[in-house]
Amino acid sequence: MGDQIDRKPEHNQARCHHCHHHASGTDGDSCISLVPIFNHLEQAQMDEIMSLIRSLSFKKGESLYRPGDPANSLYIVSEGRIKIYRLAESGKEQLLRVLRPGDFTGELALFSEKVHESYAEAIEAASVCTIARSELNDLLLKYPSISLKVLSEFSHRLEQSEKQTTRFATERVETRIALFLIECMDNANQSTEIELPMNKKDMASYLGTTPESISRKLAELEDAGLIQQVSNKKIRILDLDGLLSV
Amino acid sequence: MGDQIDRKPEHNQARCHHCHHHASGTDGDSCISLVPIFNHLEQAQMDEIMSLIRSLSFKKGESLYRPGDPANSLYIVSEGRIKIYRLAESGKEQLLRVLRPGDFTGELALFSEKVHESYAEAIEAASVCTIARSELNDLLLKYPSISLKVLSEFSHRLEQSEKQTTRFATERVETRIALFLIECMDNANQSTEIELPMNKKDMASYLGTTPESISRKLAELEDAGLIQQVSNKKIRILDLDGLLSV
DNA sequence: CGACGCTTTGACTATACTCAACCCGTGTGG
DNA sequence: CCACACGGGTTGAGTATAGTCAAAGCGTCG
Repeated sequence: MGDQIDRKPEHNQARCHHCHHHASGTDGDSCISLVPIFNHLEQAQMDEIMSLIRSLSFKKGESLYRPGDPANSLYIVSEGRIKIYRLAESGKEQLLRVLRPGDFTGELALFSEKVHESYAEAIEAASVCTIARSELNDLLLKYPSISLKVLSEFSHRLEQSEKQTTRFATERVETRIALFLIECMDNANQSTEIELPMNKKDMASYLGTTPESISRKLAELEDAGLIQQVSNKKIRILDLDGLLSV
Repeated sequence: MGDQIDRKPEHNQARCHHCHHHASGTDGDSCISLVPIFNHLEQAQMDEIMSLIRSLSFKKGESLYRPGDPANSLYIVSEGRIKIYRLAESGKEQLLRVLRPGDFTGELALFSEKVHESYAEAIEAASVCTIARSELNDLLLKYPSISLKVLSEFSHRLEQSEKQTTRFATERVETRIALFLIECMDNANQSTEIELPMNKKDMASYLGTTPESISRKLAELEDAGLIQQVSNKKIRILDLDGLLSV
């Protein structure tokens, strides 16, 4: 239980610069153009939003926020990956999701709660755009179509979260792993060989189990001829239907 | 596994009438005035929304929607209670939440998915107001402040859902039950005696366990002097701190 | 009253967690 | 360049937690 949280003295936000749209956009433009919630807007509106955005960089292991931090901005990932996790009442760590470029977080607190309840931490070097709560609020009131996009994203997340809840509540570990592999495959455009998006420790946390169980169950699936463990993070799916009926 | 789904031949939506605001409002007005997402609006706007709303009644056991049904409206509960549940890949039933007057559902599908993935079923006689997807969309674009309300509600739901996920993934059944009792108490304005909001079978489904385990664990908590089972649905909390540290 | 469904209790079993040891790959420093 | 330390990963043995199945109790509703 001791190594579950590696509290750092402070927030250590390395670089920090405005990415105004007139700046010779290195990642300034990229951080917004690919964001689903904005990409339907006109150029003029994009420019307006741009001017409200501030870009931050995080090194591997640095935190965007932690439980108890006041939640006053939306974070949009433009590069790298961010993991969102929380601690259960018991102190155990639970990985909730991994953000990739285009995904956002911080919204929970933005609209309802006052402080964050979860951790957001870069699992590799990442750059992130932020908008302050008040600016975002104005933006949503001024351009209602953005709200619809955010609502759409939220409802998708809710769907996912409820599906995950259901799996934890009703499926065995082996099944959860199988379903996880299948989802990885869907994301990796149907190639038969998948690359695990996280290490096994995190995978265990995400799937509500232990690294030991992951190890054992993967070995069982391999023995059953359903998969083949190519390397530490690479797995080849041999029998999709078999996996589905685990 | 057989009795988990009791498929009914059709949707059996009993009464069905428009609740136009000029109609001699029996439950017509009540169905909207107490809805959090609308209650900040002016009377004129309320009237406008009223005219878009259609009210339905459901008898105990009737379904508002089922998985596979096209999702084309938002449902707002004005009377009674509705349970939302889904089936896991394995076929096991999982109770997700219970709606009370003022709560709404159907939104997932409204904004992103095309069809429902869960069941919505009245657990007691209920009346429900609905707005069609297209009308709601127009409404949100016209009155952006409604979107903010819905976003706030969504983010709260997401928070809840992620908390629940974490509990399933990391806490023991006994702990989940204890936390559930505590939440019931919070809702029942701190009285030491709580009324369970559902029967034990549903409670088991909601907490991701079995009726047998609920029975046993409650007995253990009673033996430990933390609670007292007054009657089937009434429980007296004897030692709150004890419960918290289970 | 009887039937049905929910609840409880008991005995048994399976699933997966814990703890401990060991292995392996990587990155660091001598 | 090698040795070593470190973290993650794997394997094994033992155990706890909670699920299953079966039977019986209890309440309610027709």
